[in-house]
Amino acid sequence: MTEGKVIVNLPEGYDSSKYERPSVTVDVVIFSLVEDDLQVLLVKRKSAPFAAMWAIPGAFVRLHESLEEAATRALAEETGVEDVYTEQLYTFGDPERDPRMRVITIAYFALVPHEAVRHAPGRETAETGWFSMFGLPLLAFDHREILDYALRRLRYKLEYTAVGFQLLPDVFTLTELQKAYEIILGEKLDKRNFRRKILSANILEETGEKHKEGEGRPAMLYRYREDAVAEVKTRRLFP
Amino acid sequence: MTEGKVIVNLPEGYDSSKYERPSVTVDVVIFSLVEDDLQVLLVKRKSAPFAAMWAIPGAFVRLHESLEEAATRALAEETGVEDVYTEQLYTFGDPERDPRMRVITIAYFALVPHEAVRHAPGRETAETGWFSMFGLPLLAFDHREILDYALRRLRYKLEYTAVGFQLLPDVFTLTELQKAYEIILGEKLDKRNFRRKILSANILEETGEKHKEGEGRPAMLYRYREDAVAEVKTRRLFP
DNA sequence: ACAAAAGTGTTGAGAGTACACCCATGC
DNA sequence: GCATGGGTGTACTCTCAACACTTTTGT
Repeated sequence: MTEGKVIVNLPEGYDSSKYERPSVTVDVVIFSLVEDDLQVLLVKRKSAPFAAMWAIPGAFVRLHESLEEAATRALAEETGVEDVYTEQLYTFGDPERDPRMRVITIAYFALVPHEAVRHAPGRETAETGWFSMFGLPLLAFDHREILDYALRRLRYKLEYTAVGFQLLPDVFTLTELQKAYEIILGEKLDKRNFRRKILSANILEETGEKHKEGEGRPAMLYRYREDAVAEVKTRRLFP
Repeated sequence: MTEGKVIVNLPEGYDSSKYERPSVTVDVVIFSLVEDDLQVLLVKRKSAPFAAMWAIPGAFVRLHESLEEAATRALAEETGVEDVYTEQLYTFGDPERDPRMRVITIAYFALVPHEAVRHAPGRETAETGWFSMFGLPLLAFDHREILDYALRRLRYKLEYTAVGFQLLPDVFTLTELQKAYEIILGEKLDKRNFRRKILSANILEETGEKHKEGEGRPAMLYRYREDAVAEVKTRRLFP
């Protein structure tokens, strides 16, 4: 962790006096459902600016990795999780967003089932924590804006496509799925309408197994149909 | 146009041996309606790689300008046009997309009324040309992919929000507007349904004037209601 | 008067919404 | 047998889609 200088090659047609290169990072908004709440993983900054404030985990983009790889790497470093739903969100590049220097960040968001995270050893020493999206702490840089944008996008996606599963374990009950939707959208949904719509979308299959824990009648367990990824993109799933 | 080297400051926590900075550009997909066709403005490359091939106009992002400013600047340099609809599209960052070096590009798209362009002096000396989106030449880099993505997004936007006006002069007839939609979506629309929907969306106002050129009955001229920007975002405008 | 484009309503189908009771299990 | 959550059907409304003729102008 030291400041440094480096000599870089500049491209043809590039006037070095005017066109210094910005730094490029990826930031990954990591969503998960934790105890009936939509939460994000944040890391505590160690140094100025915004020292000791919470921030979205990120990484500098290395010269030979793609943006997706950088995002996946940042995600794995913080959570140990791989193979989860990741999507590019937006690129934030205001010259003043980092007071030290010009940093352009390509924001991604990821949906991770919470139990997948707990088993992973947090390889990074940095302090991390899960925070409710509905009670966020003060955030470094423009990270609040990024989170707000990510939530809008997640809600939007949820209505039009079927990404809700990505936040649940690979088998789940319809009630669990509905609860996930309700938490994220912030509103109650009608049970019968929810079930009709989600089942008629044909993206689930019954496992045949039943969920046995807790009181009451055991619920059928469902699984996301692997072959049903693109199908749902057409129409709105929820009002 | 020379190669150069420059010494740059690196941020705290940045290991210079591993993390050289990529170059960052913006590319702007400039759409316009030309003679019943959806066209894009392309520039002919002068130097290798892809010399003499067509490419999407772009610019390096300067250290003290925002991404939007860079996009607006690139747009103004090629078309002389300002104050047009511009929207960030996606960020393309494959390490191999430029064979010379790592270039990350933030793609934008812009909708410009065609007559606004013609009056402007092309300030750049580079050769430019308008090409039909439905008969594109071979393109440099990954620019074909960017254009395909831009068209999908434009169609999508057109269905859900009211951006069609941005491609027309500030007063226009409903038939002209419908034709614009048809060209972009690539399908015929029903005249009565189109008019009902577009009028009930409440984003147009009559000018009181009538269009007088050509044969047949003169058509009412409409104008986009300035105060109606956000309203339309809710529901799908077309099937 | 006729050619050309503008303008205008209705009907049927399907999707969305609201709503209340019986069922299976554990204790 | 009762408490707990799982599971199911129907009627109304509204939006969407299909469809053809009259009106206004210029020549």
